[in-house]
Amino acid sequence: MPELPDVEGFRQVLLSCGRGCRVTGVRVRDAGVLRGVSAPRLRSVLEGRRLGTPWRHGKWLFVPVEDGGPARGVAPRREGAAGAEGPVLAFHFGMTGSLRCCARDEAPAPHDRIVFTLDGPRSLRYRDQRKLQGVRLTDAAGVDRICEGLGPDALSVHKPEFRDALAGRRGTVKSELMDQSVIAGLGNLLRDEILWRARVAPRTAARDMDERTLRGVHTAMGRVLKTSVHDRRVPPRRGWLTGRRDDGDPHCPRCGSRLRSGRVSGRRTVWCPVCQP
DNA sequence: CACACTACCTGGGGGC
DNA sequence: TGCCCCCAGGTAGTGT
Repeated sequence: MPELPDVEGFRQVLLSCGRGCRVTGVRVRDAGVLRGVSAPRLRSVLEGRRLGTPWRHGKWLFVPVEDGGPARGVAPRREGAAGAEGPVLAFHFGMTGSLRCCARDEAPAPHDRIVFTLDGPRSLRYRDQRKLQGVRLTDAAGVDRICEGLGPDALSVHKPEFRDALAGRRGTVKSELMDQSVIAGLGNLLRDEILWRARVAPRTAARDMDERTLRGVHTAMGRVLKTSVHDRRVPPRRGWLTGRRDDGDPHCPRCGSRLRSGRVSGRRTVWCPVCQP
C-alpha cells in the first residue's frame, strides 16, 4: 500500500511515538529486510542512541540517529534535515511495509521484521510482508545520493517546478507520474485517481499536454494528496476512482460510464473512457 | 529512448 | 481440501 500518504502517516508515527526516545533494543526478526547493513551493526549503532526528527521525500522516510544523552527530547536543531551529521535510518516500504507504534510488551505480529524497543512504554515495528524493499543505515551523504535520484516531492512541488519536471518528457503521463525521478511519491492508485480527476487519459504523451492541462493535473494532485495525507492512505471512497476499481463491474462515480481497465506501462490502470478521452 | 519483461518476495483469492 | 495460477498500491535491471 505505501504511497506518499501512507509514508507521511509513518512519519507521524515516528514523530509522536519515536522522536526523542532512546532506543533500548533492536530485534531483527528477519534480516531479509536489511539493506547493506548487518543486524549486529544496526543494533550497535542504534542502541543507546535517540531518534531525531524524521523527514520524508517521496516514499522514503529518514530518521537521524542522535547521541543518547540523559536529557529527553530537545535535540539541538541542526541546519536542515539533510544536514544531520550522524547515522540516518532510511526506510522504504515497498508494497507492503508499514511502521507501527505498539505497546512495548505486545507480541510481535508475524510480519514484524524489526522491533525497536524504546525507553518509553512503546516500541516501533517495521512490518512488511513481502520484503520488496527494506531498511538501510546511512548518513547525510547517503541520503543525498538517494534524493539525487528523486524528483521533487509530490506534496510540496509548486506548479512551475511541476511543469518543468514533466516538460518535454516523451512517455505517457501515466508512466511519467509513476517515475520517481520525475515526481517523487506517487504510486499506482494515486496516479489513476489524479488523472481521472484531471480528465486526462493515461496514455496521453506528457509532452502533448498544454499548460492548462498540466495545471489541472497539478491541482488534482494537490487535492488528492491533501485528502489522502489526512486519511494516511489513498481512501477507497465511493466518490473516488479508488473506491470503484475493485468492483466487479466498476462504473465511473462522476458520469456512470463503465470504467476501463488495462495495462499501461506494465501496471494495472483504471480509467473512464468518457471523462478521460 | 520508451516500453516490455523479469526478478525480488509473500499471501490471498478464484477456478478446478 | 488441495493445488495452481494470477493478482497486488514498488523498484531495478536487461533486452528490443
